[in-house]
Amino acid sequence: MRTELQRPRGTQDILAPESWRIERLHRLAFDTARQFGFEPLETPAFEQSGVFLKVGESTDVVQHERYAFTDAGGVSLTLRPEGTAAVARAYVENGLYNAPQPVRLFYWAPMFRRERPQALRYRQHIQFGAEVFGSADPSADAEVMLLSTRVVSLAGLSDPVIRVNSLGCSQCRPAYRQALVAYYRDREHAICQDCRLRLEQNPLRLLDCKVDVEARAGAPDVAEYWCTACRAHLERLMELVRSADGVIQRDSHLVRGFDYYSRTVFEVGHPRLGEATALFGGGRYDGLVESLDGPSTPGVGFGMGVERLLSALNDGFGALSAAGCYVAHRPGYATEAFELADRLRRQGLVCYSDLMDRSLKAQIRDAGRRAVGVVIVGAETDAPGQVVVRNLVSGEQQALAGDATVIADWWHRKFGSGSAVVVG
RNA sequence: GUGGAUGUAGCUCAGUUGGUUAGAGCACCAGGUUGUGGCCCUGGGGGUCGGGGGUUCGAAUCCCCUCAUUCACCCCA
Repeated sequence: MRTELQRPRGTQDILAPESWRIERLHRLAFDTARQFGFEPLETPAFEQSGVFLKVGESTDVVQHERYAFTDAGGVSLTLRPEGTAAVARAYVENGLYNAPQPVRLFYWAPMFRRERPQALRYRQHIQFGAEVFGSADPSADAEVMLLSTRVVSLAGLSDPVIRVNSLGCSQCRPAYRQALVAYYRDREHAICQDCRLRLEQNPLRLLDCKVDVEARAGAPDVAEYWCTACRAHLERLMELVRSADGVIQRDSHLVRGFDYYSRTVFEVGHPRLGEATALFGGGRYDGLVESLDGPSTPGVGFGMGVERLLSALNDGFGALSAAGCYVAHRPGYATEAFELADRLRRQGLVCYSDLMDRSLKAQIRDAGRRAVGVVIVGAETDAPGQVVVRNLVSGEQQALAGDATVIADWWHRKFGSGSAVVVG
């Protein structure tokens, strides 16, 4: 039905079975994060605007894509466009710098960005992300990478390839930045309009351009400017990832759209999503906590697009087995059926019963769509107190005592233990 | 913010150079047949043809505007 009150642009209503797939992935993400020793953190869906503005001076996500509003008290608030800044704020506010370091946190939360929607880009999307605070060691980088790729591979995607780069630190990045700007200045007339803008606003992103690949090919490589510490950091984290059978490659053109990254940046894509669409991305942000008025604290983390991961997975992921049971009844036995259905649920079955006072025929037709078997309550030629159980797949049926334990037992023999079992 | 495509039933879509009460398949509901679903048969509900304006005796169809959706760029998950 057409309605004026459509959902806002770029948002989605997620129905089953997709909603079940999300739930399945949610469980997988929590279990995996737990295994790595990460703790779940929930932060508000909106923050004071300053939380994001302070750490995103030239990032599009906070400059041009914010959902911001002023509440009745005159406070400027922003719907969370990304996870890391909010988690860092919570780290500071809750004094987690006094907790045993490092602090490992993860989240699963909706993000809001006012951008033009397109394939796998929404104005509201879910991100699963994790952050490690307090460790500047490359093993922290390697651990979050491993956590992220583990979730991906456990979900059924084989061999995620991590592309990684180092943007250098406050010691070595300025020199590189200068060299890059100088290089592009000489070619300013030959580069695209977007690149001229990048040159002024965020030179590192020149490397990201897909149009001026020729100019990019001759551009200086940040690797030539790394200080020894930055070089060692990248080499060590790659070594560690590989020691755990991770697949990781340096990509000298990889840069990311957030200002706060230092040293490590990484991204993982997937063929099913197209080249330009990342499954997840992340990096190190050693100055972030400090810029949010916390003590100087290193950190590293990633954010993963749940919808994107799901779309890369095959349909089998999160598929529900259809071992449901339908308790139908003859006229006059509605109460008995309603009661039996609930007794069967307590025996572990997924159980439906008629809620529309329908004919037996209609009930069984409905059962054929929802369930694999039907229990018919109400004696006809059968002995009083008995029910008929019918296997809707094979067509066989028999009379049983109308006892929930007996019926559940028959059911489990016929259809296995699974009723609400999630496959995949 | 820039560019392209598309809007007819819950879904997927027909609708011939403008011409009577706008159709199909699937889905939904009821009935028939089946002890008791599926297959088959019959019937039913459901549409401001995205919206507004214009041309015309007459517009789903032609023109203009608008809204929405979608794809790409930018950027990102």
